[in-house]
Amino acid sequence: MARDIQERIKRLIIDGRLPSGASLPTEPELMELLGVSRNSVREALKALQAMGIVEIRHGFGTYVGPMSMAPMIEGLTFRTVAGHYRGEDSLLQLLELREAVETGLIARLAGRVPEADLAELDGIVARMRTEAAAGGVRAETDRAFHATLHRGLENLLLSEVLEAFWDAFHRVRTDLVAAHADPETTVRQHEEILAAVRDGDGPRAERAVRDHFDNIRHRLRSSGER
Amino acid sequence: MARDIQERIKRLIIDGRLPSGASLPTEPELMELLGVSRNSVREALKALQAMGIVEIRHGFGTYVGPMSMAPMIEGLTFRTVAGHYRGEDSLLQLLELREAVETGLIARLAGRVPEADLAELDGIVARMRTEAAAGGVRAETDRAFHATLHRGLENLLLSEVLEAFWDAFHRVRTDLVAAHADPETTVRQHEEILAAVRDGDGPRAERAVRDHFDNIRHRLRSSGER
DNA sequence: TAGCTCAGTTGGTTAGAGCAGCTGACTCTT
DNA sequence: AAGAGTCAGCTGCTCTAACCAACTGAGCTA
Repeated sequence: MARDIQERIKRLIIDGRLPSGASLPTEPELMELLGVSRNSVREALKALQAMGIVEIRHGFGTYVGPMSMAPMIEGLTFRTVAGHYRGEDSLLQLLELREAVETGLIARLAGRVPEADLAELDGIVARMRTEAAAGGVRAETDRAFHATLHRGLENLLLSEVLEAFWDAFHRVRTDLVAAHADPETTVRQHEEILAAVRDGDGPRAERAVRDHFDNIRHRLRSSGER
Repeated sequence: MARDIQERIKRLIIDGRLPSGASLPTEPELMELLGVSRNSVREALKALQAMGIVEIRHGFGTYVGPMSMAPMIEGLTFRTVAGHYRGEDSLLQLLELREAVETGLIARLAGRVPEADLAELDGIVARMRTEAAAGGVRAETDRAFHATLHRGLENLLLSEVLEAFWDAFHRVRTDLVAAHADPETTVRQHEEILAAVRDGDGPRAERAVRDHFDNIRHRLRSSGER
């Protein structure tokens, strides 16, 4: 069965302790190794590719994938878009998910972010201010702020999951919702979060993050849907 | 290109506002509709299946998938197992992720869980106590506790993500780590969480959840790895 | 020596045939 | 007439075989 083929390829990776980027057998080799046709091999690889477990490069070979959260972004985005079109508040649910994780983490981060990261965050907020004056904060800048902030947790999985949530949210929002936040407010809220974290004031940081999300949520609700 | 086929099938679902369970065109129909060979159609469907976007039933047809977080569990599990075998602390990172989300949510839950759910939680804890006396708490019981607790958030996405994390964690733990928690302590900690939530005491609930995770983490560390 | 070309390897796509699981209508029995 | 068993048909599943397209690297040319 197809399921079985996928499992066996996974075992190749696990048992071989293969790191990301290691090369896997070619399709003909897998055919012989697993005793199935090329077609079945390819379908299994396609499924594994969709899960980020393998990476396929045309004309080059098949490799162990980065095992990032990228496939999750894809799935989350689709789920959210589909739900949105069916009249569910899927985008709000996604925002709530982000809020839950980020507020849960900020207290732990307060006062524990390395000086180097704080300096970088200063730079990002400064850039944000410039962009706000020029019309609007670029999404990439907001993303950088959150990514840099969470780097201090030294938990790659956590960082990636948060980035995945951020990504899915922004992808859906830009696709479906017209309104953007007031740039000035956005900048001020990020400044407040940064200041609170720097001071090591957990409760204040938590409040700041919550305010930030309240702001986004409010805009989302008031802007209506297209 | 294969990517393109996937996108077009997704559009069929989105543009058609198709709900989960709706039937999709058959493979021959998709061939004609998209102008590609059967093989390409199948590979695209396999990838979409891996993402939970479609569901394929042999001899019956292809349907819009449940869009659950099940594929994420798969991916997370594999990532964690692979990382573990390569000597990373991936299982601890996964636990930390769960802890972050659950501690972030518990304060919001305190005092807001419906009476019906509280009653159900009482039942689950009682069952836990019985099982603890009989040797050990079943994983399913622990899962039910957390699932019921988070039901009160009325955010399906959130519930599913948490369940996905729980699932991945337990699957990896039972596969890789021998030691199990002291049943008595486990029961007591769940009782404390429930009591704090019932009293609406946010900080106490947060402390209780943190203690619970500390306990799991401690066992994980001390038990060593196989 | 530097650059180009081309052959070989690898994945991508197509085609056609037959296998396997499920449904629903038909038929036979009671 | 009602029920159970059967079978034709649809569905997805697997295989074989051939050719296309992208990339690499060795060999040739200038």
